Amino acid sequence: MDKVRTRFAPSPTGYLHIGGLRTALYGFLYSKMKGGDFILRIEDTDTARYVDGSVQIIYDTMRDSGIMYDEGPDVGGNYGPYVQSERKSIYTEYAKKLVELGGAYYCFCTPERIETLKDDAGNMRYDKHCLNLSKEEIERRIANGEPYVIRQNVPAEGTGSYNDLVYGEISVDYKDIEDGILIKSDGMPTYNFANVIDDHLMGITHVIRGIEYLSSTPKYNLMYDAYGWERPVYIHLPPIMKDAQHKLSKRNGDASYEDFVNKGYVKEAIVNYIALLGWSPKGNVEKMSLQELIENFSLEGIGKSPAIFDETKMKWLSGEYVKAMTSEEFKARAYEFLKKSKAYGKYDEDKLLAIAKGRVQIFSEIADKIDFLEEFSEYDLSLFENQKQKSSAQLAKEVLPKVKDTLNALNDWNNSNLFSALVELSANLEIKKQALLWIVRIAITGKESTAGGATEVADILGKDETLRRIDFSLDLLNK
RNA sequence: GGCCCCUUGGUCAAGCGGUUAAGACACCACCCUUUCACGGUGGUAACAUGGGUUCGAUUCCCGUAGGGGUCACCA
Repeated sequence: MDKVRTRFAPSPTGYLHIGGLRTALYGFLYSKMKGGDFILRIEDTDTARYVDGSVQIIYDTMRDSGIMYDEGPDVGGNYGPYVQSERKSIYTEYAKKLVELGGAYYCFCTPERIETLKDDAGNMRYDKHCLNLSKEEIERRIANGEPYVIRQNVPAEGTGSYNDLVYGEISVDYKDIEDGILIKSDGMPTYNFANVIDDHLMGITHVIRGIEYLSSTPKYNLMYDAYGWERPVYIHLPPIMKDAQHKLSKRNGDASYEDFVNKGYVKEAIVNYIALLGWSPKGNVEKMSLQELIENFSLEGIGKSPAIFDETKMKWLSGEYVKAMTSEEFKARAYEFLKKSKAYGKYDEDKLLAIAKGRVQIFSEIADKIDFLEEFSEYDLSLFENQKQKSSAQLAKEVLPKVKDTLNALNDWNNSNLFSALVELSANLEIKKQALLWIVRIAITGKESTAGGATEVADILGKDETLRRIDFSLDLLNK
């Protein structure tokens, strides 16, 4: 059996959206699962829609996400060039051949005439007006410099069928397919033509793409058949939705891979999550590395119905990756986000990261979690009142001076010493340690809840600042 | 509108004629706990609808409804 070759063929129109990335991912996973090759091809035949810099975005996104290709414009390969605009002469050659084979024909109709073909609904069906032009007339008009296109010659009758590996048997009547343009008047091919020629020439065995091509595939098959080429296996993918009605797209302002990375999502989690949109693994394990995805991927697991993108679940997955990181890893990956905190530069970085890790799912949440350290000011004394912990402002007033003495006497200022000293104090005072620790935490933070307990926070603040804040709170209490 | 496709909890989804209809996220409760978070336990919640076929339909067929895609010198 031939080596499996799949491809991802985006057009450089500005960005790589989530849906596109998933298509790339599935193509990548399938080829790797089969020990095959994954190819990147840039489909830039529409010069009008070309956006500068977007090819680079495609390269960067794929590399960054780990969806790496074996062949492509920037890595080379034996089937190049991998950019369609560089393959113009190839398409011209094959278009002529298709005309000779009867699968296509020259058309000189003006846009004005085409306009008259539109029906009430605004839909246009070309009427094969130029189908039977004589060879002489064609040559004469081309020599005259008349603009022309090459159209596909779709049979007037019959049905085109194929077996999609996800959607099953798909049949479309030829009478419902128009004689679409294969070569535009500027000499460039349309997607409809270029994709067939390239997929064949590049030895693509499995075409994995979005469902929008499901019903136009029969016309591509017509070309494969006309050339006498073997048709590839088709695998169409259900769309990723923003909600029940709308596809996820940058045009609607929906986030791209890059945006999510900038928001602090763990990259592996993004890839992991989109793998799960439209595909489900055999077992119940959802957190999977790229390598595990390759090992577990299967066509049978691909669903047919649209999947709504759920950022909440992706965030959860991101959190799972954060939890699995070592402190060093977390520091390396989260550092840029730590800088955005008000507390950055004022305290021990490792301790800051330690209280953030385990409390954040995405890196951008770090600042929110530790900013409280720098937000100490006058606060509501009712915070001392806590039924469950059995604490009150009155108790705080009595106990805080003793806390001060205890902490003042502490030589080694660290979390565990702080903790045992305060627990001991609570025992001497015959109050619950929960009550004492609650009071201390409120006194040094002024916040109902904080990332980190009383002693963790005191450890980070340091002795001077801790004592200063206790004094501040005592003043507040004695007012 | 024609054609193609889709339809299991709020979301992702398993299921592939007989099940108490998995699991995950989210949500709620309780437990653990130095607040928060983590973790643990438990809970609420679904087969769009009407006909068939069948001893028996979530599962197969047809219709209806809803949704998506496509009908470009865009991909």
